[in-house]
Amino acid sequence: MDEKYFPEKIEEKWQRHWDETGAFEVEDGDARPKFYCLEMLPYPSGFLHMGHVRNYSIGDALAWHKRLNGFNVLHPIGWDSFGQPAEQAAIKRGINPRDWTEENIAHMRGQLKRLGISYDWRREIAAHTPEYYKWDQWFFLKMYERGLVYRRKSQVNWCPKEETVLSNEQSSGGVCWRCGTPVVKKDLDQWFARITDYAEQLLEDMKEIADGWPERVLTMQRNWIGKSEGAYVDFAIQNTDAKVRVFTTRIDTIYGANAVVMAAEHPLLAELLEGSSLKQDVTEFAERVRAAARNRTNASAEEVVKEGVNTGLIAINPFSGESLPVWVANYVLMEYGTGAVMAVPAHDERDFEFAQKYTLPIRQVIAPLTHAEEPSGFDPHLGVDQSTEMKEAFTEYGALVNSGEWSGKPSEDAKREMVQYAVEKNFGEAAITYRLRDWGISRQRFWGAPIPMIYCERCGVVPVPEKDLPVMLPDSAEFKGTGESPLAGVAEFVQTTCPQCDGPARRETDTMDTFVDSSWYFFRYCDPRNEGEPFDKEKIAYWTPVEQYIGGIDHAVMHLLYTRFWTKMMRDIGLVEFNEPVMRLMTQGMVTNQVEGTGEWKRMSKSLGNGVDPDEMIAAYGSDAVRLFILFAAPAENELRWQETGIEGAVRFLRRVYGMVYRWHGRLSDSSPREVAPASEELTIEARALRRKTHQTIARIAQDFEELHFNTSVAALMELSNTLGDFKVGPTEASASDLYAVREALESLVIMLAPFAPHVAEEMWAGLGHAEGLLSEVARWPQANDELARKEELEIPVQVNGKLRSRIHATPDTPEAELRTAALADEKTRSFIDGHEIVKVIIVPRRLVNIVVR
RNA sequence: GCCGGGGUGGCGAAAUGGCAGACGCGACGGACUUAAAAUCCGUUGACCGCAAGGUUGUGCGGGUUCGAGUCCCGCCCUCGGCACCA
Repeated sequence: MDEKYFPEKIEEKWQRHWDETGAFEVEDGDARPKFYCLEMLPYPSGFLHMGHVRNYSIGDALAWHKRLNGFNVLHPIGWDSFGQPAEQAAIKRGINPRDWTEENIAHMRGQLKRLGISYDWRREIAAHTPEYYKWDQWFFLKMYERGLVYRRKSQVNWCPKEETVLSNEQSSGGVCWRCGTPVVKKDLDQWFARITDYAEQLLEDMKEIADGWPERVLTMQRNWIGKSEGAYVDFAIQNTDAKVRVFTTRIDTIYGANAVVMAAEHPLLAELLEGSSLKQDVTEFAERVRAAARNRTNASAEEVVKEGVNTGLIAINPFSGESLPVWVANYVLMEYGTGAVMAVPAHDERDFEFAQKYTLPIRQVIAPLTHAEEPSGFDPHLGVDQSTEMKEAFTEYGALVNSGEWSGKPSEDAKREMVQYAVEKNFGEAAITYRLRDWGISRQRFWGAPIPMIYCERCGVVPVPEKDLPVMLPDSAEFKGTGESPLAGVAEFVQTTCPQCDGPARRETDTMDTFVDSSWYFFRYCDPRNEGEPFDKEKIAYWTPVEQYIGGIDHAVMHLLYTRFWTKMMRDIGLVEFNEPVMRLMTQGMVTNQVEGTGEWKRMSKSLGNGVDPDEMIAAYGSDAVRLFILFAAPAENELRWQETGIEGAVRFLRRVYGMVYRWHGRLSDSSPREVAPASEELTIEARALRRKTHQTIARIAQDFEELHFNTSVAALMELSNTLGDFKVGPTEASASDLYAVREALESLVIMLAPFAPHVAEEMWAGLGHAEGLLSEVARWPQANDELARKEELEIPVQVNGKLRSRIHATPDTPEAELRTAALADEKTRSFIDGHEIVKVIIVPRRLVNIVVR
């Protein structure tokens, strides 16, 4: 061991050693309990950024901790290596996307190795390799067999900048998830995955992961799925056989309906208007709405002004028999529910606004319940005063009024009974709708997994036979950025023969959304070189589900929803036996840095010029210090403000600990057997205090790791090191029992430091004379001894009326009566209680005494 | 508007209803040095006081409790998500 701490030398040495010995390679079927620690795989953009470093530092801390606690830990890494940037490089600079991607991977792999993250590198995978994307295609075929993927022409979200389709999730908020460009609509033939078939399960199974996932992620997914329970109700159209079906969650308000309002794209519309004098007006309006919708960016939050036109048609309210006008309006969406609604202005804000604009009648049919009018005491015939104009819609539940025989009923009861009535009378039924749409997975890109389908003039759409997989991406294509897949221009790729009739046929030229690759990659890590199937069932049965997943919040809906869906699909085709792939999820916070000039803390980015290069930091301070700082500076979920003085603090700490180990290693490094623990009486007060601190620290950190509170773990290690630094006896004069206490403290410190600063920990472990093996091979996490951790002497605060007034000395065993006597006799306390009547004395054993006086 | 997080020193942050501010950064003072850096020692919520000590303090207003940063009610501010979803 060198006298001084040289991070470069130490880190290079241990990285090489771990690499050569395969220190972090794991096998399944081990007798130890398993632990799958997973970090979101990176896109190989070319350079690691601090967000990656934070992600992997968190994961590695956990992986080390679990390994040292006797778990068989799977900790893999790979590359999400299909995607836009490679293709952009191809378009702009004429570089082959594969070369670009593979160079980036090579560079980033080097960066990860310099960070010293404890991955099992044999399991590294990359999505762009045929060995991987073959299985994307295989899954596609399996899903096709089961009708879980289908093709249809649809209006899709189109990013004009990247010239490609986006799924609903990827165009959330009306902008492209990657580049922020406002999204437009476009009609295209697309492949869709039936995620909507799983809407209910995706909601229901949240129960299984509720304890392990952040509430906000579950909430976001819940909102995204957007379940709402209500009813379909059919409104007959006068003088026709047609019925317009509406969806409502408030059937209890149906007596307040003043119109039926349809979406401009509603298919029934043209049919109903046949021969009508208003047909042209309505058609023109509908066309205008459609055009507006196409051009709308809705990137801005501003609301679209409600507009509508009366169709002249009359609909019959099936409950009241009332005649209602049928309108077409831009605020009714074809994509949701049935594309038609009943307008109840008194009890719906949007209908209220619409009714005001076109001065349509507003009739109140729900009366608010005041305390005096609980449902039981409500007078159904009282009604509400319809003559006073409503200022806004009343959207809450209440009691029905002006609703015929239903008047007087509370909303909840009315809803249930009215649906039942609609069913009996055959004009409606209970219904559940979801906001979730099917997942559009076609992309007009080259750099993705080709969709394994063939279009034959005679046979139609034909899947590629499984034996012909993978459908290989050609080596190159022309990259023009026209919006059509570059594959369409590669004749050898497109032209093929039909697997059914051998006739001429052409291949699908779209590739799959890269979120397909990332939906199942962590299953592949369990069996990464399997050539006959995506993975061996037994292998994944051993390793999955993932115990802990760590990544950014930005994938709260997209990736994390898709992968939950994918798992359920795999379960249904018999590959896995559970519902949820990830038991615990941690969403790390952003890494921010001050922007020069404005001083604002913003996410590090090239364009803002506030990026920090991990390599430079490692070169300057060492990977151990960078990682330690990242985990210490803030709780993992919080924003992390990058401050170089903070890393300097981390280096100082490591140097101090290193110095301490060096100071003692002469006395401790002999490899003779460790002494037997001395009896407490043999130890000096100081040595007992050191052991106490050691065991308190072990206990605290054990708890912190359970909760993933890395920052407080590091703080606890610093406290232990401060206590060690204050230890009065030096190495030369230390007695055998002193040495025992020091060794115990130092070894505990070194082992518990390994998750944060593994290289220097390994070095110090060797310095403490462990001939039997490396820290990473033989060390075991220390166990806390409660007896040793227990304080010998306590300072008990004494409060008078809840205010701290004095302290008394006691031991943990001091009986309550004695604490009481001591507190009341205490001189300082007396000055506050003398002359007052003592009402009560509250004693919390080992914690405090509170004297209540009057 | 709806949903979900948060508001604690100069800063990042700690605190099973029981001594608020652990740990670190920064700042200030001191030692060492010709000097600086590094290192080490000390101080560091605010206010009053020479001091001992006292007062006050966790966004605001109430409440529960012997005792509230923590629990309850009502606000304010802030960050994030969704947003014509019937």
